Amino acid sequence: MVEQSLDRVFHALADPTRRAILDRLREGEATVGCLSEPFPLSFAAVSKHLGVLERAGLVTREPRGRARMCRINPGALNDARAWLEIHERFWSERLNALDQLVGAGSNTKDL
Amino acid sequence: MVEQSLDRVFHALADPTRRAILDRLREGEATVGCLSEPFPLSFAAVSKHLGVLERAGLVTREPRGRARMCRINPGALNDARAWLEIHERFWSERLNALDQLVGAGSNTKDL
DNA sequence: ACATCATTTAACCAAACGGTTGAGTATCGT
DNA sequence: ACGATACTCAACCGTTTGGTTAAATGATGT
Repeated sequence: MVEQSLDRVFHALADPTRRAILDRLREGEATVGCLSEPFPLSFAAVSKHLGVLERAGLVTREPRGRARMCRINPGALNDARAWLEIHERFWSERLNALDQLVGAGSNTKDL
Repeated sequence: MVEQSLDRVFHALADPTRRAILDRLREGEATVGCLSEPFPLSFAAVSKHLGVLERAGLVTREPRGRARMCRINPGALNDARAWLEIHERFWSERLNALDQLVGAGSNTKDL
């Protein structure tokens, strides 16, 4: 079900720490410890956040020696972006149509 | 701060009922009662969901007689879509670059 | 004025969230 | 073999979430 996936992805994105982790991860893979460094949080807290991101499919963790390497899972945002795009496209079309109507009548009073 | 706004928007989108409400609302404005009809939820529950959507700026409610008309607030998804797009663009560029490398060397062994 | 309809608010509940600390589990260096 | 390193897991805690019911508000129709 794509619905549940959207739940998890949007929920994962709804936290500033997790978005910051993703931002950080765009610069390249990193260990959990490395990721937790910039945050005033316990190690375990960041590990939990990574769990949320992993369950949402946004991040993968792979054992590398005694550390665990985290990297972004590209394409995981597809469904979420598709959902947003449907809604935004809908509205840009609506606003376009409105623009044309307004343009035809040259009625630009207020708003 | 756009960060808090993203928190609220993504959190609002992380619930299937609220996404369904937004889907419904794309077909045109509707009263709270009308919106709550298709859901196996109490009236008050839907009212709360609308509160969440309103606080996220996704929906506006306007008194209309003794009812309250709800409509989508177009453009409220802008920030969220922008955030997603930055991340997706990043990856599509990466994958493109990889494609070119692979194409140039015709090295399609594994991965 | 009164009852009704549309909705919100209040009080409550169980479950989930985001955080902590502390113990447990591998792995690495010596 | 041993201690340090890099985590995860378990237990706990206060807050928020998503839901319920019941009472409160506020405009409508008669």
